[in-house]
Amino acid sequence: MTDVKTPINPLFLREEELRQGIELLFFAYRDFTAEPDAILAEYGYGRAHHRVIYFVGRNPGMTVSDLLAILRITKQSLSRVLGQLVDEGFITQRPGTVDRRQRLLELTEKGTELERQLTERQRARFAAAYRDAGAEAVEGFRKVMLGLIDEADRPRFPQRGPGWR
Amino acid sequence: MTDVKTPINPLFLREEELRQGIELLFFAYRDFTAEPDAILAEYGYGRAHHRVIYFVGRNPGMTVSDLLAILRITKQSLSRVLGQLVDEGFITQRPGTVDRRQRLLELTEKGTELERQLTERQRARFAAAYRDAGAEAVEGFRKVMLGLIDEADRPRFPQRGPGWR
DNA sequence: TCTTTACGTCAGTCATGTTGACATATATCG
DNA sequence: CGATATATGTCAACATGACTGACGTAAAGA
Repeated sequence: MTDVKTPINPLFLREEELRQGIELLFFAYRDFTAEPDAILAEYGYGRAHHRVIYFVGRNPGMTVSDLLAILRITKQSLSRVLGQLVDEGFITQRPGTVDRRQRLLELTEKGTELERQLTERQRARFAAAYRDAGAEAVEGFRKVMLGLIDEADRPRFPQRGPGWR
Repeated sequence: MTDVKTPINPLFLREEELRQGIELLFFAYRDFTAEPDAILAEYGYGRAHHRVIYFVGRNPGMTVSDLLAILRITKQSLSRVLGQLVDEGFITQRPGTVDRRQRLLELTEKGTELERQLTERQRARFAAAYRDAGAEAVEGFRKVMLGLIDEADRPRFPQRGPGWR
């Protein structure tokens, strides 16, 4: 009779491996958000503001609908945060040229500066982790993370074609 | 004069790579938490309850201080959530034997069942991602994720010694 | 013209975090 | 033993960011 918790048991191995994955994700996310949160607090902003600034900076000219689809929150929730950022001069809205109901979003210069300041820490964290882990590990990381994301959103991360490298 | 945004430019490549990392983490976390959140809502609970149940299940007999250190929230915040879970019979507290000020936390049978139900989806998501990515990718994933976590918490994820595999 | 879509707004609620102050029991140290 | 520190709990007030539901406007599309 073998102990269920002995590492020799393959079922326990698998369970342990999966739980480690869950915990890696929890701790990484916790630490990854802590630094920007501290900066945001100085502006009286929260994590939601960072997300909006980040994705608008990444996709200049995106619509409100696009943003809602990415964040998966209600328009009422977005409205408060986005409204503040527009009022305080971090983001501009201009009507779409082809569909004038749309409000195309863009960072102002001030917004770009805040985005840079906030995301800088996170980029640095990734740069260090990538450097320490090596190129092969990065490719593995990418594969696993993609597998964790709902299939519908995976096309956001295209394969690197022949134009790359 | 070359276009700054041409994929040939190595600085842009790096920037793109880092931003993809940031986004992978955002989307993975967003999708990873969505399923348990839906189950929790049926109980009138939130994500905070899941975190408490998860870590108590993972570390039976852990103290309140241990839990606070993991979650990085205030004791007042924890108190509400933990109090509910104790009151409603998901978690038991018993005084420590060596230090009787401590309240050692454990899941009840009911708590174990809820934990299983909640985490099952997340384990399944990891199992699928690991399976599709392959063993080598999983090792890379582990390496990168560890690099993203504050050094102080990395010892929570020990290397696999000779007793493993 | 009628309907649908994109976006906005007002109002109320809930979950989860915060700070600050204070209380109790137990452990530890001089 | 007495003083101090630690582990835990509690009350109160507040902020953030999510939610639902209802309603409104302008523009696009059938």
